[in-house]
Amino acid sequence: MKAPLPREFYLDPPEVVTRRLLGKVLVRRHEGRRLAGRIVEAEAYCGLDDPASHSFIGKTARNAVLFGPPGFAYVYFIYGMHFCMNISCEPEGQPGGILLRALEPLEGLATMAALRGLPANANPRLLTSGPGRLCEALGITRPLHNGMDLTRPRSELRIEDDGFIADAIDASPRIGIRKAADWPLRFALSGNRFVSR
DNA sequence: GGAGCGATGTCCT
DNA sequence: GGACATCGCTCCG
Repeated sequence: MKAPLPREFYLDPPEVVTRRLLGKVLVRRHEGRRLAGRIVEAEAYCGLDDPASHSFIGKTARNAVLFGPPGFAYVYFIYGMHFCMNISCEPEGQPGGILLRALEPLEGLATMAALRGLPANANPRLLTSGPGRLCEALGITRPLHNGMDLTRPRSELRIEDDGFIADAIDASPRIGIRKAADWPLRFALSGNRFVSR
């Protein structure tokens, strides 16, 4: 079993860590099975400097994880039915975060399809292309995973480096927000067909 | 393949 | 009360 990425990986500002995360592999141990997907799309949220960030308003019960140390999962519930997963970055007290928006599924596709309520042979694009979809496909929920340390050895949720080298990266405005809607903080692997939309 | 829209819980701007 | 870092379904072309 590969070691998870270390805490230092997440210590830098959100734009930096978001680019650095593209191509890395999100791994979830779910009922003895390994589910894995390559991060192909993510967005940076720049804390107190960013009106679109959940942490812009200051520390609350919901966003407390973002104010903690880097390398922890911030999972929240949105629109009454979906979970979204972020990773805290920057030193403790600076509430930067990265929203994971799409994965390229690598391992455990049949289990992901089942968790998504789809047939085992479903189009893999429907499994993990979108922030709500990827959480459902990997069984990531707020009660189970909010506040989980992604750097702990054998953590059931972690990020690994499999040696993949990101080629070109595209930057574009973030999806689904109203404030700071034109800031180019959405990053994706160029040409990857699992990028959302 | 795109625009429009309803579903639904949690948290406060 | 209202907003919300979404998704999947219609209806139309």
